[in-house]
Amino acid sequence: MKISTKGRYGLRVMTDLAVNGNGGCVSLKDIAEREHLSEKYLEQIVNQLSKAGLVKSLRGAKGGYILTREATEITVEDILKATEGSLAPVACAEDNGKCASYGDCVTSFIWTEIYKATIGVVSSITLKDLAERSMQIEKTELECLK
Amino acid sequence: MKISTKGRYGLRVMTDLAVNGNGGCVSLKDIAEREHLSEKYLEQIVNQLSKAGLVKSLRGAKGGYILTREATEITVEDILKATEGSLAPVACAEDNGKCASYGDCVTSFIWTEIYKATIGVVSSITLKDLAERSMQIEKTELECLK
DNA sequence: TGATATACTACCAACACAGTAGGAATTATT
DNA sequence: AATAATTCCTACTGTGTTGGTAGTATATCA
Repeated sequence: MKISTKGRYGLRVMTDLAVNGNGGCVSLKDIAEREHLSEKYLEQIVNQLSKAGLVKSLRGAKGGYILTREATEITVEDILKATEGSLAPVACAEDNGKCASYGDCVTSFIWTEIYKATIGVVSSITLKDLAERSMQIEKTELECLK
Repeated sequence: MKISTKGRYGLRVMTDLAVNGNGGCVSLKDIAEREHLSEKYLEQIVNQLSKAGLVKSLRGAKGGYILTREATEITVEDILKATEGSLAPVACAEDNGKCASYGDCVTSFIWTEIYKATIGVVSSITLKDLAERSMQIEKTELECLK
């Protein structure tokens, strides 16, 4: 029941894009530096986000990545699904009923309930929430320096 | 975010013990046959359940395993924790605040919320619920044979 | 043309998962 | 006392996933 680095880094990349995008695009190099992550590894992760349609890429000099939608229109669910794959604890939980023995399975309802509870959480949090939280934290840290 | 076979088989073993225990003990051989699982593999799993204090073992001929508590007093949370380890999506979610940068972390609250939601589900389901469900399903199947 | 980016493919070490295997220790039964 | 049944313990193994690294090709801006 663990979230891997792909999911965690994916959220950080997206938050970084939301905070530092400002309508333009941001290069992986910048993100990797700010977030202290490997640029090459991020490449794989952003690739998944791109395939999922959450970011768009611009190649070449001055290129980079840009969000395809408003931060309010992207949820944590979207990001985690793109990077982690399904959030269901077992495969059958997602498409309940499709498994032939779903009804005969003693534990199937447990997995469905866990899945529903998880989705309830991640679908209610948007990238905008994360971006605001990020800026708030940055601000707090700056004030600490006074 | 997946539950492994250890967690799933652990639930089946415990349910089997609750249904077929009848106050006495049940051998792994019987459980393995009924559940169509490898006896040797179950050995490892029952060992974890035993270390967690959920079952007691009786060695030698006519030996086996027996629940240490009433099925109403054992939750799915107990069983999954014993077999899967922590159910937190990331380590910091369980002991929130213990991580030095928990407050500065943009995503920490997500993991805590997922964890709380998951625990909410598994702590509310008891082994008794699973046992009853199991017997109900068996009954339905038998009636189908008429 | 050169510098800067992404895109794509391949590779790798370490670890987890899902078992398998063999024998030692313990107990009930005969 | 012998035997069969059963748990206990240690070790091993193939497969897949995780968390990257590396190199090259391709596209774009200045």
